[in-house]
Amino acid sequence: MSDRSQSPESQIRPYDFSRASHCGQLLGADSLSSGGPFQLPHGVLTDPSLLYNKSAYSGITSASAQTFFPFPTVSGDYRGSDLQAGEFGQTKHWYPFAAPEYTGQVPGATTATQPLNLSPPIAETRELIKLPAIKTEKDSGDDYSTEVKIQQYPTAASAAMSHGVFYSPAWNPSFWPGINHITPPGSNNQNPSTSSASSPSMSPSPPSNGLPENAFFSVNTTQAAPGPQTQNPASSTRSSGSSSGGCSDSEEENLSTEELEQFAKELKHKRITLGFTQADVGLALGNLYGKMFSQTTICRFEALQLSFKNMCKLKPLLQRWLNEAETSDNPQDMYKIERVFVDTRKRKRRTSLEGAVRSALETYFVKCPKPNTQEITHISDDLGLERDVVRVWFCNRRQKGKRLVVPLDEECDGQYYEQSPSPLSMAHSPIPSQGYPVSSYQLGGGPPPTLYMPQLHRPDLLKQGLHHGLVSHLTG
DNA sequence: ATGCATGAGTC
DNA sequence: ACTCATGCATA
Repeated sequence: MSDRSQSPESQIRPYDFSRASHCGQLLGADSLSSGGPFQLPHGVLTDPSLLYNKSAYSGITSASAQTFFPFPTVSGDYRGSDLQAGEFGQTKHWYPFAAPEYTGQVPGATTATQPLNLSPPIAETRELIKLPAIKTEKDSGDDYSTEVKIQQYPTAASAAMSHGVFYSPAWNPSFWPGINHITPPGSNNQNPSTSSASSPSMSPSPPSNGLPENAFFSVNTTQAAPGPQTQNPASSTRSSGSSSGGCSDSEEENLSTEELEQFAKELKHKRITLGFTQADVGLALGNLYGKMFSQTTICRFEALQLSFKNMCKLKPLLQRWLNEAETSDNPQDMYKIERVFVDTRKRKRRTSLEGAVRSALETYFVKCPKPNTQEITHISDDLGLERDVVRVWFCNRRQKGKRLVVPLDEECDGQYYEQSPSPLSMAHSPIPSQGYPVSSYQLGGGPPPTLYMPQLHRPDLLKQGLHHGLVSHLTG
């Protein structure tokens, strides 16, 4: 394994943006582009992923999060509004609003909305989804390209979508042949919370009235209501047994890092055991809740690479999916209808930054994680990148540091900041988890400073340390 | 699995 | 303009 050669002395230092507001001069260093005064060891890129303080967690209201459910499955990030739809002429954007389009004319619509019969084998499902997918990004040398996408919808959902509102109108048991009756009262689940969660909506008596789905949503709503932002996810660390009542998902807000980590592992393990891919799960969620997720998101969930808040939000969904998958005789049923949608929205061609450039950016980041407009311009100019690319890079870089997963200390490269030497030496301190709802939070009355920790790209380490040492480390 | 991107929400 | 959730595209 490659070793990142960092000087021992070099440690990660928490970065306090509030103070290091201007990194202006730091940026003055132009040498970066040339090779890097910053010595990225041997061409090793310091790819950072880091952790830092996540002040935001304190107010976690899990599901309460804004628009999590009420949206159309399709919405995703395509709103492509009109953009250049014209170019294609035929296909247009598909919004939640564009009900008409869904309903039928989609060129590649593969499956209709038939409940039971459709359940194709997972494999097939996947194929269906992929085949039609046409990507032309690369080709479109100069600009964005269009893509054809296939989306899958829950039957019920599709019906509801007509208005752009995606709440599935009614829960239709027929969609889940094997699922309806299941409802494992937690007997087979390891998580108490699970049990409670699953029963509601899956119970034998699925709300045929039309409130059904809402079972799910309502729950969230409910939970959201109770505790404004006052609750710390961490504080309530184990709520396992707490909610025995009907509020299943609501518990999520009380999730602890440990629980999340454990669940993530469990999910992954079972998922694999059951023969599902991450993409399958994402699709299944669409069927179950009308909100589908990408393979990316599932992957990140399993890897704890989402923010704590986000993890808490998704956990109940995944928990239920897991329950269904485990109890269902025909897990395949979880994948039903697929739909093909053509997305005409143009997406900027993905920029592929070269190693040297990344290194340079990294260096800049170390100096100034939050460059202002001017600084961004300077950097972009220096590196010959589009300003926006630089801006986005920094955004992503910062966001990266907010992931739930925290790299172990060693990840620090020999980078140091000349600014705020924050007292919080999370890297090695007993409580490195600034980004998590750990004790550190409750302790401090106020929101801790945002900290971005640079790290090397060491999946190995991260993962390993992650699941075990990490969490325990954090929580313990 | 992850880098770069998008867009809603927020300050 | 930033954060955050999320995903396409790609390594």
